[in-house]
Amino acid sequence: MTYALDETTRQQRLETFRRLCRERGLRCTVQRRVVLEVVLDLDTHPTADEVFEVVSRRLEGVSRTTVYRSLEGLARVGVITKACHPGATTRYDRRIEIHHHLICLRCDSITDISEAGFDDLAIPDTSAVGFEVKDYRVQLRGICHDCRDQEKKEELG
Amino acid sequence: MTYALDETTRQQRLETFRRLCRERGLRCTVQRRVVLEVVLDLDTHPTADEVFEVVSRRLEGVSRTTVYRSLEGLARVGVITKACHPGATTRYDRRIEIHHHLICLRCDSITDISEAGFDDLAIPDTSAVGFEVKDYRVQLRGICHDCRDQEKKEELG
DNA sequence: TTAAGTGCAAAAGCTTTGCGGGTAG
DNA sequence: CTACCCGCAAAGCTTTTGCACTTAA
Repeated sequence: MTYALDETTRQQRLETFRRLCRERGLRCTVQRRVVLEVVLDLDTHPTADEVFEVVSRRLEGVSRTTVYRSLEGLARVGVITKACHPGATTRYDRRIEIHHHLICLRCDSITDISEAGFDDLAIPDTSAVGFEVKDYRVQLRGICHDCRDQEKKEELG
Repeated sequence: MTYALDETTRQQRLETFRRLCRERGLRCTVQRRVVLEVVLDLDTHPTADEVFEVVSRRLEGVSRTTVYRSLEGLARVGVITKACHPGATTRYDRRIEIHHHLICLRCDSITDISEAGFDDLAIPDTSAVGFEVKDYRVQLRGICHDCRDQEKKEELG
């Protein structure tokens, strides 16, 4: 199931993207815009390839390379983020505001959770090691519903 | 710099591994034991290939495949964990107790931090979605020292 | 003895790079 | 105009798989 971002937030994010392009001398190409739109339309923490699939449907002939490059660039300027995950495939996240994740250590799936208790943690001072904190996430790690079912079947088998 | 795990902890972990093997009918092979020892000796959140390099030096002729399979298995039984990261390469972590990470969104580096304030968060009930929480991590995300230097140079260039 | 594990080779999957042609600003 | 960006093809990494041989228990 994919939930739409509310239209205002979506428009604001696209506007932010245009502004950042202007400020940094980047070009607001159709490809980049559609890649951003697609990420905003997915709440699944998609891989680059999953984004490519959807972008292809909306933009005939777009290349996989461009999607990879666009995602990297969009994350770099901060209109989307990379999600932290335990696996071997980069995943992107349309949410840039604070929120948290359920992380399955078996299938690497990521599910958003809201938990007010996690939203106002005091960030320690990391200037001593020269690290500049941009945001944070609490990640609850474990086994998701589907993988638990799987494990039960294997035990019986 | 690599810091040694204190010897007692190291021995306990190896013993746990032997016990888990017995309990689950797995075999305690030299390869698996050395892979575990190597991860315990590294505090760098290594990739499978980094582990392979070190294992190779200690165990002539070991195959990359076996290292990959061993790491997966060790993580499955819980004597090591997978680290959550923003990149495209699985990383392993010798620490299984609660601790937290500085995550660089540019180079994917992971640095351990201890922060007492993060250690006793109240875990929300996720049984409604069938998710079984095993542990959690707070991840402070941003830009590490080296990458900030890099960015400064690029701006000047 | 024998099921589980290993090594090898090959395939599969994900991501980056170099380059010539295209285009937003 | 022209610096930036795109698509293509190819290379480069990382990880998985199938199979025959080996070995821990």
